[in-house]
Amino acid sequence: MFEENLEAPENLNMHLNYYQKEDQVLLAVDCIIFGFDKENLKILLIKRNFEPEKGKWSLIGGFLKKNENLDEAAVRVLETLTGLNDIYLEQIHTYSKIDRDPGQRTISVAYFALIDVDSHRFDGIQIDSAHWFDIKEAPNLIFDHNEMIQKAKARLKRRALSKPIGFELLPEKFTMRQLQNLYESILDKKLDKRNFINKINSLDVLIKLDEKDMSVSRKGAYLYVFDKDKYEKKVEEDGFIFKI
Amino acid sequence: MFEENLEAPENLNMHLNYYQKEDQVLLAVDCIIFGFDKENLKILLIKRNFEPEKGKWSLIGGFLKKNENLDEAAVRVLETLTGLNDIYLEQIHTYSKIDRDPGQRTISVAYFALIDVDSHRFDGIQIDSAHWFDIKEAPNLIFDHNEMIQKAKARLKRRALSKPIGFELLPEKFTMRQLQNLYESILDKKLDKRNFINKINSLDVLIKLDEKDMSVSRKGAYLYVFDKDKYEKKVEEDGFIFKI
DNA sequence: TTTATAAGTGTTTTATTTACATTTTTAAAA
DNA sequence: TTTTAAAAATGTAAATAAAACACTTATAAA
Repeated sequence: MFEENLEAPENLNMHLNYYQKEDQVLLAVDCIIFGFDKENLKILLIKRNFEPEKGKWSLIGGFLKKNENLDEAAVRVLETLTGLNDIYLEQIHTYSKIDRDPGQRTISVAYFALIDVDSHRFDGIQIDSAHWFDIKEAPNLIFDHNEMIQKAKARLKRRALSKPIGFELLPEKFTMRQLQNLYESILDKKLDKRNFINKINSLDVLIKLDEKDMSVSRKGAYLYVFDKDKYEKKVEEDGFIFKI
Repeated sequence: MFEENLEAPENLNMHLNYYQKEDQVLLAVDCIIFGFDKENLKILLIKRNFEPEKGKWSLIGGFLKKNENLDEAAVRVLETLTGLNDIYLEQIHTYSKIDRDPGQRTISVAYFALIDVDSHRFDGIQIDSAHWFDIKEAPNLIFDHNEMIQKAKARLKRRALSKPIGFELLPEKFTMRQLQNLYESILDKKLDKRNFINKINSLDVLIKLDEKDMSVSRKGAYLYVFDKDKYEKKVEEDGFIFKI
C-alpha cells in the first residue's frame, strides 16, 4: 500500500503525486450549532433544498475545498449559510460509514459551534429554511446526523465542566440565573442555586457590574461579564483549571 | 456549493454522484501506538522506507480504501504493519493543514492504540523498521506527527482517569506496583502508594489472585486481574463511573 | 543468621461537595 | 399608600473525598 510511485503525475500540482494509486474521497464538514436564548439550549437545523433527502431536516454542512483546511471549511460553511462569523468552533469526530450518505461516498468531520441566539441576526443564504429547535424537541435528521448530535451533546457537557466555553452561548452581560439556566440545560439536571453561585464566585473570573437586568423580576438581577483576560492570566500563571 | 447536479455520473457506482463538482482528497489514518512494558510508557514508530521523507521516523499509517470505514482502516493498518489484531483503538482528531504532507494533499485521521508490549509478538511486514521508544525519548517525527502524539497523550491521560482503558496496556495478570507505574507514566507524575491502592480497591473491579509475581522482590507481589464482567455490570446497573 | 529490598497496610488532616431556608427588593395590584 | 407577589441574594453545618504520612512483613541471597 505504501510503495513508491514513480509514474508521471497526471495533475498540475507543484508536488509529485506520491500516492497516486490511492482512493480519493469527498470530505464534508457538518456543524452542530448550539444556541442559547437565556432559557433553553437550542440547535440550528436547516431543511435541505437539494438532493438527496431534499426537504428533510439536516445539520448545516458543506464540502472541504482544495485551498482550505477543515477548520476554515467549518468557518466558511457557517458563515455562508448563516452569515455568522467569529463563532466558537471545535472539531468533534469524523464519520465514515460506507453508506452514510446515499448520494456518494462521503466522509464527514463534525464540528460544534456555540452562539448566543439573541445577539446574532442571521443573513445567510439559508435563513428562510433554517430553524432553531429546542434541544429536546429536535426532529429526526438525515444520515448519521442524530448520532453526531448525541456525541456533540456529550462533548459540550464535558467541555462546559472543564473550560469556560459556556460564555460563548451567553450575551456579553448576563445574570447568574441565566448562567445557571445554561448549565442546567447543558448538563440536563437541576442545580442548587446557592451552591452554583458559590462555585462560580470561587472561580473568580466574573466581573459583577453595577447594572441590573429588570426584565425578569421586580427586584432586578445584577449583570456579570466574563473576565477573559483574568481567566487567561490565571491559566498561564498558576495553571488554573476552570472546573464546575 | 450545494446545488443539485443532474449531469450523467461518470463512475460505475450504484449511486448517482450528486456531489460531482466537489474536490476529492486522500484520507489517511495514522496510529499512535502506546505500549507499556511494566515499567514505562512506550510508543511504536517506524522508519519510513518510501518517499517522501524516506528514512525518517513516523507514525504507522495508511490510506482509507473505498470498501472500509475509518475504524476498519485503522485496524487494517495496524494489523498489516505489525501483525497485531484485536487491539484497543480510539479515534482522536483529524488533521488537515494544506501542506501537512508534502507528497500530496492528504487529510489524516489520528487514532490511538493501546497494547501490552510484552504479550505481543510482532510479525507484520514492518517489524524490522519498527521500534519501541520510551515516550520521553521519542525522536522528531515527520509531518504533523509530533502534534498528533501530544494530543494523543492528553487524550490518553483524560481517558485513563475516567475509563478503565489502562488495563489494555497491561498483561492479563499484573501487580499493583505495575498498575501504579502505568498510571504514573500516563499522568506523568508520582502517586502515593497507599492512596493509589486504596483508590483502586474502592473501585472494586479487580480480582486478587492467590498467585504472586516473584520476579521483582523477594517477598513477591500478589497478581490481580481486571474483572471486566463486574465492571460492565456495575456500569449498566448502577451507572458506575470508573474514576481515578 | 543476617541483611537488603520491595510489598503491604490505616489513620488523621484537609479540602471539597452537598444540603438546606430566610430576607430583600421592587413593580403591580388593591 | 399599603399590600402582595415573585425572583434575587445570601451562609453555615454536615458529609464525603482527597491528601499526607511511616512502620511492619516476607523472603531470597549473602
